[in-house]
Amino acid sequence: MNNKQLKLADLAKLAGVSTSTVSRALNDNPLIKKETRDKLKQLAKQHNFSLNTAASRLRSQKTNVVAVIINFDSGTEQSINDPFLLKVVGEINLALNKQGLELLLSNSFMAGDDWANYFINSRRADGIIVVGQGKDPTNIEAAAAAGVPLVVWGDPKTPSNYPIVGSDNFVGGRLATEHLLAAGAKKILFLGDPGHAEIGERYRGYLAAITTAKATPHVVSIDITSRAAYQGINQLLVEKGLCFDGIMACSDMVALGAMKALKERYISIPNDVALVGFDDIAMADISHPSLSSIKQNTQQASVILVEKLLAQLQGHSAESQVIEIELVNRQSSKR
Amino acid sequence: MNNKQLKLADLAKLAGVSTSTVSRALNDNPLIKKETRDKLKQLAKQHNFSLNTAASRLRSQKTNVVAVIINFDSGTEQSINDPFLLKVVGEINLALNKQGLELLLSNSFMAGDDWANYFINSRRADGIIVVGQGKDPTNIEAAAAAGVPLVVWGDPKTPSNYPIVGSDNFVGGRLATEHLLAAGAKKILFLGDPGHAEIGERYRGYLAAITTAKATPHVVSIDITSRAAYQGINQLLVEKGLCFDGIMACSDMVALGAMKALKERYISIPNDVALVGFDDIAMADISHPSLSSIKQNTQQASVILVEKLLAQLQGHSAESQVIEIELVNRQSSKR
DNA sequence: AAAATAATTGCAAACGTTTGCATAAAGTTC
DNA sequence: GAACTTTATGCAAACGTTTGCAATTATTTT
Repeated sequence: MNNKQLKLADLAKLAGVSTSTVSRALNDNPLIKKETRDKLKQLAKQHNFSLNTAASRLRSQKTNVVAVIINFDSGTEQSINDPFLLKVVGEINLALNKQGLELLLSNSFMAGDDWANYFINSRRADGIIVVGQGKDPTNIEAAAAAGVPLVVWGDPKTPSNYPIVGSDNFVGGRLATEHLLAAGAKKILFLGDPGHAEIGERYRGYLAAITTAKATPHVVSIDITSRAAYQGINQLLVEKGLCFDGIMACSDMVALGAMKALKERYISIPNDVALVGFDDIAMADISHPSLSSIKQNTQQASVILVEKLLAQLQGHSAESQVIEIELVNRQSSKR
Repeated sequence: MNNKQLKLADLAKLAGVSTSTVSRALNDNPLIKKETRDKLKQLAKQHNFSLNTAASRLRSQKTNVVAVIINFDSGTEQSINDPFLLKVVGEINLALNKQGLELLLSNSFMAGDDWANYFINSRRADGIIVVGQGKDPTNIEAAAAAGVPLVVWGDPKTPSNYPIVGSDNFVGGRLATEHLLAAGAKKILFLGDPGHAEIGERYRGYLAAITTAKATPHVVSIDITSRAAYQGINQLLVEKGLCFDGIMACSDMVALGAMKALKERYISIPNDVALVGFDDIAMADISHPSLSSIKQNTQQASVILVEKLLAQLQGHSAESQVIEIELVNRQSSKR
C-alpha cells in the first residue's frame, strides 16, 4: 500500500479538474465528455486508485451488495455443508457478479430474526436472497412485509407475497414416481419429511402418481441427511425386511444414504429396489450404480433469482417462477 | 420499513442526550455510565434502530468484513461446486461470525488481480482469506507484499511471507500410502496433479513411503475432478489392464470417480484394488464401499485462520500453521 | 468548604463520496 | 453579432457516523 491512500480529491488535483468531474467520469456519466472520461479512467488505473465504497455507499444510499441467507431449520441436522445448498450459493455468486453485485454470505445466526433491520436499514445490502424456505416462513414474511427487496429459492407454488423461484417440485415428485412405476416397482417408499415446503410438494407429486396407479403410499419421514436416510432404511429392513421395491428419495444425499444401506445388505439396485433421487448433484453421476435423479437447473434459477431481485431494486414487482426440471435416467432405476 | 429511517440523531433526541452518547452507548464504550448504556440500548432495540454501516465504516475506517476468495486455477475444471472448498467456506463463515465479522464471498473473476486495491483500498473489507493456493501465487504474494491482512488455506509448508494454514499434506500422503502398503498393495498409483501446491506435497509424501518400501512410484496426472479421475482410470484399464492394486487419490471426489471406473469393470474394492482418498467429505462415509480417507480438520483450521487474520488486523504478525490430520480407516482399504 | 480529581456527557470536526444547481464555454439560429 | 440552446465543468452541501477535546457534574481529598 502507498503511504498515503489516494482519494478522489487527489486524483482531481493531479488531473487539474474538480472532484465532481472525476466522480462522474469514473461512474461513466455521459455528462462528462468521452475523452475526459477515458483520460480520467486511465489516470485512475495508473495510480491504482479505487473508490472508497464506504463513502460512496453513505452518499448514494446504495451498496451494490446482496445478502444471501442460507435458511436452515433449527430442528434439522442439515448443515452449511449440504452440497446442494452450497451449490446454489455458488451459482448465485456467479449470477450476482455478472451484474456487478457482491455477495454477503450470511445465516440465521448472524442475521437474527429482523432481516429488514439487520441488512437493509443498516445499509449492509440492498436486497436479500434467501436460499431455502425452511419450515417457518415468519422471518421471510416479516422482511417482505417491511418492503425489503427479496427473493427466495424454494417452492414457487407456495402462496406468498414475495417471489419464489424454484423447481416444480410437484411435477418432479410425480415424474420420479411414475418413472419408478414404469420400471415395474409396486411398493414405492417416499423417503423424506413432507413437513418441509419443497419436500412437501414432492411428496404430493409422489402421492398423485401413486394414487393414479392405485398403489399404496408409504412414507418414511426422516431428516434431510444421508445419515438419517441410512439409519432409516436400515431400521426398516431390520424391523420389516425388504417390504418395498422402489424408493423416491427427497434428495440425492438422502438417496445415497439409502443406497448404502441397501448395498450393505446385498439388495440389488435397481433389480430388487429401484431408486430415484432429487437435485442431480455431482455425486449422482459418480455413484455406483449411478443415481437417477430429478435435475434442478440451479444455474438458470440463479440467474432468474438475480433478475427478479434487480427488478425489485428498480422499483418493479416480481412474481414467483417455476423452473423446468428434468428426469435424468441412470442405472439406479433401470429395469 | 418505517416511512422515516431512524438515525442516531433521532434516537438521541428521543432520549434527550447527545449523539455522541448514543454512539458510545451502542458501542458499549465504558466512558458511558452502565445504566445509561443499558437504557439507550434498550431504546434502540425498541425502535428497531440499527446503525448505518456505511457511515460507520467511513468514519471509523473499519468494515468488520472479511473477503473470502475462492482461488481457482484458470486451467482446471474444478469449480465453485467443489464440495470440499465450499465446505471450507462454510466453516470459515461460522468462525467469522463467531468473531462478529461478516463474510464477503468473492472469486478471482470479481476481484481481478489487484486484491489489495479491490478489497482493502476500496474499504470493502478489512482483510482477506484465500481458500486454495492455486498453481500461481502471484496475486497472493502481491497482496501480502502490499501489507494486506491476509491468510491462506493451503499447504503450510510452502515458503511464504504470509501465513498459510492447512493440513500436513506430506504426512497425509505418506500415511495414506503406508496404509495401502500395510494392506498389501504392491503397485500403488498416485492419482492427481503434483503441480498443484497441496497435491504436490501429498505426492511427495506418497513418494517417500513408496521409496522407503522400495516400490515403484506411478503417477496418473489428472485434473481435480471426479470426472477426470473416472476417465483417467478407465483409459488406463483399457490400455494396460489392471496393472495396479492400490490408488492414493489426491481428493475424495477423485477417489470416488476412480471407484466408479473400477466398479463398472467389476474390479473389487478393496480386494483387487485398495483405495484411499483425501479430505473426508460426507460422501466418503456414505459411498459403498465406504472410502478410507485422510481427514482434514476444516473446522479447527477455519477457527485458526480467523484467529490469525484477527491478529494481523490488530497489528501483530502470524505464522503458518500445520493442522493435524488423521487417517479414517474404512472399507475401501480393508484387507 | 475549597480544591483537586474522577466520572460523565456534549460539541463539532472529520471520513470521502455523490449530485442538484449554477456557471462557463461552445455551438446554433435569426 | 445578439440571443438562445446545448454541452461540459465546478461549487458546495449533504450522507450518518465516530472521536479528540472541552465542559460539566459528582466524588474525594485536604
